[in-house]
Amino acid sequence: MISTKGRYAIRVMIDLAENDNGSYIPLKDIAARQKISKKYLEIIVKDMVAGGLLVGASGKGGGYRLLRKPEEYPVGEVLELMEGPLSSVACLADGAEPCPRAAECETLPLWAEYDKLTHDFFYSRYLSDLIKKES
Amino acid sequence: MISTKGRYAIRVMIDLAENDNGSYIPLKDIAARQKISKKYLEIIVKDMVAGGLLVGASGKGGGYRLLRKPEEYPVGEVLELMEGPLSSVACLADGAEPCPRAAECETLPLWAEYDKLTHDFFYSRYLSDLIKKES
DNA sequence: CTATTTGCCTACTATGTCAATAGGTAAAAA
DNA sequence: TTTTTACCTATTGACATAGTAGGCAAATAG
Repeated sequence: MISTKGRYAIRVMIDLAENDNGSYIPLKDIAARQKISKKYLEIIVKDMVAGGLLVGASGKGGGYRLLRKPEEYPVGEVLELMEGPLSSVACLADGAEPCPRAAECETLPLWAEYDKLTHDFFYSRYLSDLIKKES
Repeated sequence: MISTKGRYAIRVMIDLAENDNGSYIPLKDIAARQKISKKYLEIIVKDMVAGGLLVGASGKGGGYRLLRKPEEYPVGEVLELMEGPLSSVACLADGAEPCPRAAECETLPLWAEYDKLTHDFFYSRYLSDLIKKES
């Protein structure tokens, strides 16, 4: 299940995209609009900055800003950064140690196929697909 | 991520299907073949009996047995029983209280679409698809 | 009738994740 | 130099995961 980290991260990015005015947007404003604890959001955006999704600026007039255009953010990238690998089972995760039962495992193909489905789904949806068009 | 409960449950069912001899199969044998702690499997098969996947019989000659033919067990049913709802987000789970943000939630359609994909995938695969054909 | 085999039951534990909260430091602009 | 903002470490309570431990109940073989 997708936790609040992944879900809030996406909401932050949507908020940044929809309220883009060319400069930095303070976290206080995002927290107020999204009705999410600012303290908790701090943890989340920190990871997003470290992961190359956002850039932050301190001081007056500071805040956060997107680094790319919304069409250039696959949803899957955001989810993997916040939630870890999208794998359905641990043995198929990225840096997992190879399972000794892999050769005779009768369920592995099932998980592998599902993981491909998941990956293709979330990497074919972009932040731009989630933004409400202004009227 | 699918936990050991769901994965072990499927392995138990595959084991029962592949070693079916018309009578009950003791958990001890399954645990030995699958190399899983028998004590832990007890917890898992208990839920499977309660959920109508298996039937158990006590005493000498007892053990567990499938209730249906392998073609009649969708993998999704096993997973939902052991892991809870397959939903990607809590607000789309079966008995969830309706989210007040649902109307304006910009990500809800994404999760809903993914959940449908997941459901369709796991309810179109059956236990019979996972069984190694005897040579 | 008794011993053995098996399922079934309650309880406990260690480890980790989730969803935050709390309090402080550093940087940058007015 | 005051205000605004990001950024840092630490802590917490609740819950889930992956088991372990020990004993009771039922059913069959002898």
